[in-house]
Amino acid sequence: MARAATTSDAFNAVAEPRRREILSYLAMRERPVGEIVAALRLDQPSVSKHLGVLRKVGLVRVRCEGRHKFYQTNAAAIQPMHEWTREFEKFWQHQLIRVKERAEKRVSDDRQKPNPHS
Amino acid sequence: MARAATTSDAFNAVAEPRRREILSYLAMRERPVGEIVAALRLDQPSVSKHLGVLRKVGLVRVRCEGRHKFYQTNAAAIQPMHEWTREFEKFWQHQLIRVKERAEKRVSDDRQKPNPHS
DNA sequence: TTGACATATTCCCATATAAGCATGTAATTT
DNA sequence: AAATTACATGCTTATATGGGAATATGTCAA
Repeated sequence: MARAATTSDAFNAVAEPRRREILSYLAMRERPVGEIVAALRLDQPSVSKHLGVLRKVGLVRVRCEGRHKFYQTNAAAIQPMHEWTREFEKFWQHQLIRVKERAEKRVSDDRQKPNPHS
Repeated sequence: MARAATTSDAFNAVAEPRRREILSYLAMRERPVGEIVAALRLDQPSVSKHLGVLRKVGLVRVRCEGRHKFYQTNAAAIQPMHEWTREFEKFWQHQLIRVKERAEKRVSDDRQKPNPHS
């Protein structure tokens, strides 16, 4: 089997760095395609294709107005990723605590036997 | 250009659902490869390859002991993804509030003009 | 040493990109 | 109607994938 399609879910869609930039850019407020092209300095067809992927997985919403299409990030579609990564929060906290403990132990060891290199 | 390598960063590595399962399974405590194979019911070469990808991007750590290799999730490597998704938290909260407001408005409209279909 | 066990690596293949470029389509203006 | 603007789509190409099967590597045990 090949790699899963970029359009199969939010995780795959967001793996592409340019799509993450687009999502960040469109989070605050909606923008027409041309502004995305100008702001992120990408080719217009490239932006259209990225937006197509993001649309298919529900990460952006479109509003048509004349010949402009205003895209905006649908933040709710990112929430499941946030929840998944949150699973690991307690573990990296534990890891940080242990790193801190080891650092503090080194300091107290240095007080016992200071400056071993001199 | 083709799609970025799965080994290019955590976002790409985690796009594969099986790798996410492996990370969840290895978050709590380290496990030898054989247990991953048994628990997730995957082929052993497949697990080894997935672990290789996860190792390259620092999402798992290995401890060798005889002929066993104990893998464990390196939760700290997931934190950047958590931070990136957090950017959007305030926006989905706003969206939920507006959904709630519209729902409440519908209820009060119904009180004004109840049961329009009867 | 030989064999059993645990894990990694290699080869093949169907599939899916993303970029670049050209072209198509729809709405607007002149 | 013709020209212009704003996007979308189609094409080609280099590249990477994940699964399956076979095989290699490394470690322990008898």
